[in-house]
Parts: sequence; structure tokens; C-alpha cells
Amino acid sequence: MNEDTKLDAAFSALAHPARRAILARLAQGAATVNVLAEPLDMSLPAVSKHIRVLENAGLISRGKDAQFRPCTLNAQTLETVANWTDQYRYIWEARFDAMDNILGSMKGNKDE
Amino acid sequence: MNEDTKLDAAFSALAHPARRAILARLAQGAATVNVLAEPLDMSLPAVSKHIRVLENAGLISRGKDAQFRPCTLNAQTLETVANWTDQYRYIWEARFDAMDNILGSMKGNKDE
DNA sequence: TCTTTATTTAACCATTTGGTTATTTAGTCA
DNA sequence: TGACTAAATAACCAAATGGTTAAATAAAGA
Repeated sequence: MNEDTKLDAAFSALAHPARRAILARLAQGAATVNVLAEPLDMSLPAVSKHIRVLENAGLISRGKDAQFRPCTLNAQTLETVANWTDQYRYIWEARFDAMDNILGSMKGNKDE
Repeated sequence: MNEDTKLDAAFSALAHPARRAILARLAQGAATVNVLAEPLDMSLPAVSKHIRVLENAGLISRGKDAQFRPCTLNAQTLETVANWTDQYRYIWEARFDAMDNILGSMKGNKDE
């Protein structure tokens, strides 16, 4: 899978609040499908589908323990996303730099 | 619009390569719809829709100059996305910390 | 073996998405 | 005014998404 396609899958997986909730839960450690489903207001098959989306996007991995399928967070994929957004960091920081300059010159004027 | 809904819109807007290409172009400065459409392999109305998606997600803003509607990047929204992913940074960094520890202890063994 | 638990799959449905072509709107310029 | 340019809107379509309920699969436990 090429980089662009990976980003498509990751961003689109992150676009649903239930899926972000699942990731937030997994940040605290592995969990089974039932545990992940418990706080979510939807049927188990719906959760199962969300989990598959996350897995296909490389955001989680699944194990096998008896009849349980414990999920674990795959944070490296989130790092890929972070790296993408970081391309633009200098732009949103420039806004604050500009603000700093304005505040700085105001302070300068006041001092002089 | 609440924080969760904003993230839904932002992530889902970022999930399409054409839209990421538009943002990449806008990082170099404002551009009209026609200019943004030029490198994209799709009709102008299709681009128009993508632009609307980006605008609704707060990722771009549009101006008005005669019959042109110049678009500009709204990097603050990307910052919101970056802040969300940053929640998980300690997790993907932990992987490298663990690696460092392994490498560190190997080096330690070698030295002793 | 029979039952229970965990999870997935199947079948279905409504809505959204991403594209198209044709048309319309708005502004410029000769 | 009339022709041209930029962009949006309308109408349409196929495919994907996100949910449902019912049924199937797989492993554990009595």
C-alpha cells in the first residue's frame, strides 16, 4: 500500500467518533470487542465493523485468546498521521509568530 | 460545532487525496478554483465539491475577487488535528524508548 | 454432549460520497 | 449589449458507509 493510500485509510478511519473512542480506550491497554463495545451506543456487529476499519487502516492489531479477539493500539500509524500534519506546522505557527511580532512591537512602542 | 464534530469533519476532509493535494497547493499561497483544479484529474464541479468539503471542515477559507473565489489555507484547523494525534505521541515514542533501552543495554553489556 | 460466551457473517436498508454532464449565475471586457 | 471567463448548482448515478436484526462459527465449561 502506498503512502497516499495509507493516509486515506487512516484519516477516514479517524473520522468517526466511535472509532476515536475505541482508540482512546486502547491507549489504556488491550481490550476485547465486548469491552470496547460496552460504552458505545450501538450493536455489537456495528462495533465489529468499526474495529475492522481500524484494523484495515493499520491503527490496531488483533490477537487471539480462546474465544476472545483482544485488540491493541498500533500507534506507529498515528505517528504517520502526525508526520503528515507536521508538514503544515510552520504555517500555523507563523500565525503566532505574527501575533508575537505585533505584541512585541506594541511592547516596544510602549517602552520607547 | 463541538470538538468531536469538528474532528469528524476535519479527518473526513483529509481522507481524500485530491483534498490533501489542494491543501498542499494552498500551503504555497492562495489559489483560485481553476488553479487548484488544473493538476487534478477530474471535472471542475468535482473540484468545487472538494473545496466545499474543505471549507465546511474549516480547513480553508474563500475570498472574493471579481469572478474569482480565491482559497486560502486555514492552518489552525490542522493544528487541532495535530493536537488530537499528540495525545498518543507518548505511546509511539515509548516504542523507541524501549528500543533505546535494548540498544543501551546491549552497549552496556559490550562495555562490561 | 449441551449450553453459554465471544465474535463474525449475512442480508438488508437509508444516507452519504464522489463522480459525471448540462445549465445557471456572476463578473469582465470589447 | 453581447461574448467570454470563473465558478456554482442541478440532476443524476454507482459505490461506499454505518447502522440494523438474524444466523453462523468457535471455543469454554458444566
